[in-house]
Amino acid sequence: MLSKNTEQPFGSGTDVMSRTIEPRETYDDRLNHILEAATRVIARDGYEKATMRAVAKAADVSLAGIYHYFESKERLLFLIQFRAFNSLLNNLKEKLYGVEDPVKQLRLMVRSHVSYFAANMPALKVCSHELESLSGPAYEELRHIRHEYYEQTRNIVDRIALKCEPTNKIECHVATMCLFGMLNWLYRWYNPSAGRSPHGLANLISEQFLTGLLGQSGMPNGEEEATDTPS
Amino acid sequence: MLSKNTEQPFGSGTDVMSRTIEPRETYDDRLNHILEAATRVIARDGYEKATMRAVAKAADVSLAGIYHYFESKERLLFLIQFRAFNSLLNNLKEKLYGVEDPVKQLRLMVRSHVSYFAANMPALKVCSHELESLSGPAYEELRHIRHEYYEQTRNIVDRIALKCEPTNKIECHVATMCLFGMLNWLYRWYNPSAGRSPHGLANLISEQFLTGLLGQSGMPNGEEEATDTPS
DNA sequence: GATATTCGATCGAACGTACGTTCGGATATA
DNA sequence: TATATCCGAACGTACGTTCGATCGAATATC
Repeated sequence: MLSKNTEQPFGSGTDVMSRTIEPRETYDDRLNHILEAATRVIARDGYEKATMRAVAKAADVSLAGIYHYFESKERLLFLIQFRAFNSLLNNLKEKLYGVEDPVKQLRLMVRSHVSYFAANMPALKVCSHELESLSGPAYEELRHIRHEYYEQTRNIVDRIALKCEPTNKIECHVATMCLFGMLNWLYRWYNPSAGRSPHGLANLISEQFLTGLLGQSGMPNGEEEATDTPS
Repeated sequence: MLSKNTEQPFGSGTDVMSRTIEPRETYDDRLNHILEAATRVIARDGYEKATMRAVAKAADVSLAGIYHYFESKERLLFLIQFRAFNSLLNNLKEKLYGVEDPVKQLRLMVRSHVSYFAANMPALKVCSHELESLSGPAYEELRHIRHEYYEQTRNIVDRIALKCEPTNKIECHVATMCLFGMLNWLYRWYNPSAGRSPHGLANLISEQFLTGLLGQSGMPNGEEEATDTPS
């Protein structure tokens, strides 16, 4: 029912054409192998501190051998982030397909994100932490995918807000960024192999967020100055 | 009423002793000047990518001149984080003093944090983004302060949870980390000089969090499996 | 079928550079 | 003279990347 690469960012990336006879299992497998090693090293050390020599050792290839598959260190980082964001986005669209209720959609979005995180911690850590490590066209291309992921989520939040009384003006951008804050901060503290299941955590986050969003009515904001938002 | 260094992390840090005659206004001012420049550069480029030469240029001193005030690049990062975390913690304790209601305390905590962020964006970005750039004793010392900040907040969350029906088992650690996620992610998107006031944003975050925490009652969790937390 | 040729995959070794840090001296203040 | 402040110049190193060669298997030639 679901396509196979739902939770693996390293499944058959660029199309391999014009190859008369299939090379058994070599080029793409080798490329993915190195990319996975690089993901672990960059997640562990950070992009700038991670060295190509460390990646080579982790992938068990020579230093020069890496450059047969990747033209530069920047290209490595780009591919890691590009594939992870694409998987994240495709997973989301797949899960949302056919569901209409925005509240259910939000629960699915959070569950999808947390599950993907649990299955690909190094990749998502690199995505969360190295957002500004690239520049130029590569950065712009990643920003475009990220924006699409944001738009998908923002759209859900917007439709949830519509279900509330229109008198209750919800700040959807702020709410969406709060949600992304909760999710993108996971890599700092959540260890899926330490007991709590991804689905359990996803439920907690969903309820925390949804109740906070929907329940804003009484506004028990009793404080000194409630002055604000002079924009 | 409030002490003077409430919102400035660079106010007279380590004690300067054994100075028979006061050097007018030189050593500490100069040190702070370089430290502020370093904060801006590291916030902009990231710790590993930021060079001592760039710090020197930003502070308008020579490269070697920096080493008259700081023994190493690591020491620079340590001091930036140490001072910011201490200011954050002292601000919090000051604001909470005399307040008993944990809900009010949480609102004050969020407001204090967001205000500090708005007034010291580079420093807090360095605190949020470079949490793992140090190691050894320096890292441990910072971890200790951070843990104290966490404990203060966690304590508030615990007492809010107690006010709910005890039947409503709130996961306080998860809730606290969600809150820190929202706050620590601010540096990725919030620009205080682009319209929205820190107090306004703090109110939105407080309500989002508090309502989400307190309002969890009906648990409209209607989904397939509500299995979880097998720990 | 045997030999020659091509080509992708791989590696050891090196290149050039940019970095953190240090050194010795210069300048100014007391 | 003694000391604090500051700097130009250099040192040693570690990094990303490149080069040239080797190996082996597929392909072409006879």
